[in-house]
Amino acid sequence: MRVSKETMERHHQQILATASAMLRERGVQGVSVADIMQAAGLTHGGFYRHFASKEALIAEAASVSFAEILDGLDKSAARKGATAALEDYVSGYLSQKHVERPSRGCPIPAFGADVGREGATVQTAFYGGVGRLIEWIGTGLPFPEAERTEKAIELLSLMVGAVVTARACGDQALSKKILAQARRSARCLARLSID
Amino acid sequence: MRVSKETMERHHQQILATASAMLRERGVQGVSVADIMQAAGLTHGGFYRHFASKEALIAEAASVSFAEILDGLDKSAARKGATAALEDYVSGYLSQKHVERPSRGCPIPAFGADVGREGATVQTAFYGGVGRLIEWIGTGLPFPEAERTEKAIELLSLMVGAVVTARACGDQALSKKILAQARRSARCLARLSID
DNA sequence: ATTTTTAGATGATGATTGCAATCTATAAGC
DNA sequence: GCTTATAGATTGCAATCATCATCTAAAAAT
Repeated sequence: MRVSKETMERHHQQILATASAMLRERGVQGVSVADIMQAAGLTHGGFYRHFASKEALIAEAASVSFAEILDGLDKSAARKGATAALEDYVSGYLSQKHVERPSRGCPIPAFGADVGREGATVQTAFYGGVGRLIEWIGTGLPFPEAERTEKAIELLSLMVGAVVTARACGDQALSKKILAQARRSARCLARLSID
Repeated sequence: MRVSKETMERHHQQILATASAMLRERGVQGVSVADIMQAAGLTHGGFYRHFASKEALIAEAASVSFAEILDGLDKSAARKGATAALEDYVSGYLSQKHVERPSRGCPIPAFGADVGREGATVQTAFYGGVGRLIEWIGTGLPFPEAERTEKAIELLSLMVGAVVTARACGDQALSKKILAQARRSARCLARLSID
């Protein structure tokens, strides 16, 4: 049955939000179109009125994930300043909670490896988000303009790698050790004051 | 038809080697049992004479991947010394070739995120390999004993994150920029002389 | 008010999945 | 040399996958 334009737009956003969370939780090949639609409160049949293909959804959902995160970061920076916002971000990124619950976390450790195997549509959407994230991190770093992007790349790589490795090691002591060390390294790297 | 013990063992190793490469190339959910068996030159029916389940294969294949890599690293260290071997390792890890061809590369950026979603069997096999890799890296670092493991974790995290992020950004300029910056950072971190 | 358009539900498509039963040829044990 | 055990081939299973055709009820256009 047909629904109003506003309802359809609401459904569209609902599908994207659901896909965005499920992607981070299960990875690209761990979610099916039917799964996402059911979790969004719809049946699978209507999917192709919203997206041309599963790949098109992945691309849009990746964009949405990054947009949400960057939106939150900008708000945080406006509230407490770029440096303090970065401190919070790094501290949350390298927390046990982030390792355990990827669904609202960073898309890069969650399904970055999957994106490397996807088509150009998905990769383009993804690196757009990565680029903006690096830029945002750079603005919070206490370095001269010219060095900020480079240091931001270093910090992000460190955080992504630590979370991927910690997740892979599951519930073991090594997992927590990796996280703790990454926190120390990040603090030193960015001259932050985290825990 | 029955085959000799030696042939069966050869087939077993062949399945593991094939799975090990395909896992890194396509991820855990990107390979099927039938795919692996066909690539190993066998039919899918015989698979369960070798492994109890797909998960059992993934766990064993992960162990094999790490074992092969660590074997190569030990040989390299014996030939040219721990520091020079580490230089080569880091240089190869952060190379364009490693980003483009995961099949013989490090399992952590290739399917570490997938392992985080697998059962305890797979995670146990995986963190065993991660632990030994960290230890090996530590022996090549020019730091006092007490600091080596910590620095090794930092270096590995940096490398894993850089490769995951570079792969996700596909063929874009950002991908190469991330890799180049990670090389600089790694060199500084480990006081190595890479390119 | 009537007609036209269409979002979403229902159900089917053929392909693929992990896993298992059966069959068969041959190696291993005697 | 005969028997027995078994690795691998063949085939089948039920479940799942992305995608699509059809139907229907309601929104939008007239």
